[in-house]
Amino acid sequence: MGRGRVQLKRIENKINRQVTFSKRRAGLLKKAHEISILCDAEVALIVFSHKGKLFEYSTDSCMEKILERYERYSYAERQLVATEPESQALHGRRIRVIESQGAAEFGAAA
Amino acid sequence: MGRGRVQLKRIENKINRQVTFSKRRAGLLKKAHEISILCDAEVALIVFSHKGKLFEYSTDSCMEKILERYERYSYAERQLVATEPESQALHGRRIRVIESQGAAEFGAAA
DNA sequence: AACTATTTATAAGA
DNA sequence: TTCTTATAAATAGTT
Repeated sequence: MGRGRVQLKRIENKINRQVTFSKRRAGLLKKAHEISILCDAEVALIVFSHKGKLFEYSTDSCMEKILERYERYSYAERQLVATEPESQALHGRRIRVIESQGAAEFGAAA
Repeated sequence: MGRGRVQLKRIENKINRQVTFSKRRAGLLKKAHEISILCDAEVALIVFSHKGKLFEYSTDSCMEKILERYERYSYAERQLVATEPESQALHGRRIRVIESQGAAEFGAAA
């Protein structure tokens, strides 16, 4: 955005990369917060700069809780895959049964 | 963006909330990917919809590795805080020493 | 799911 | 690096 199209490739100029990182990081954190509030979603965002500095955002429920929820979800997913290797196509749907707080979301991919 | 300013509050209409979630989720994942490529950053993004469905993005280094790195970083952070409670102000800087792959980032908050 | 009118984000430049 | 400005992108409301 701005003066010129963005080409999706690493910015080689170190200064430009740093500046773009600062700007886009701020934008990304803002958008993560917005979708969290607007849509009542739980969001965890972790960003390590090229130099190794950490930036993070997480819904008020706190980072650790979200990561634990993620691990539980992933664990359940692996269990189902291991148990029923033929169920790849139904994967997303099957998993949801474990986590879903309601039954209305099926098929609501969009 | 779009026809009308955004008010940062939960969208009460269920349909609108779902539609906005789909649009913004796509945008958020895209931007996470872009900053990762453009700025050579490591990114992990986890989003649970209101209904409990999981969406995620992670730099090719893979989600688990990034989460492990995050935990290590956080653990180190807690250790320093516990050991030197008076060092709050220097916190960010101290921590960076543990993770930093170079010495050039100090003071480069932007 | 497509289509615009607008708002936002942001690439360059100062 | 903070501010400004031109322009690209994202997206809210609509069809």
